[in-house]
Amino acid sequence: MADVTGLPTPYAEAVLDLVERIPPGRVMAYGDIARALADGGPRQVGRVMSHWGGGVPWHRVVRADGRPAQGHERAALRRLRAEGAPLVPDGTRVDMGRARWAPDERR
DNA sequence: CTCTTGACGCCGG
DNA sequence: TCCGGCGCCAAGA
Repeated sequence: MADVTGLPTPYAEAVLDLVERIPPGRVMAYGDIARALADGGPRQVGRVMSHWGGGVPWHRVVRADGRPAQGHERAALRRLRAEGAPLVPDGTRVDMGRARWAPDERR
């Protein structure tokens, strides 16, 4: 059971729905998601993920510089590597140039 | 109502 | 790389 703090707002539903569409090995930054939805901002997306992100591929949502969500770097990098996401040589962050995904690519 | 927080982003030093 | 500052904006105290 995913613990729910209050009920997901329509905005949260939109964010989670989009995150579920991110293909394996690809990622989106918090700000990318806000722009794709044309609503809210990176901080709002981050809040949604912190409250209800447990049921979606949260590891595919990273910071603009390619570093995984604060507090989940380890688990995220392990999952990303496992699904073949392009990482920079040192393996500490995602290669945004190659991994960044956009809804209009539709995969 | 104000003040603080935060799974952020960008620029500068 | 680390650190600080500012912008952003909703939620909680």
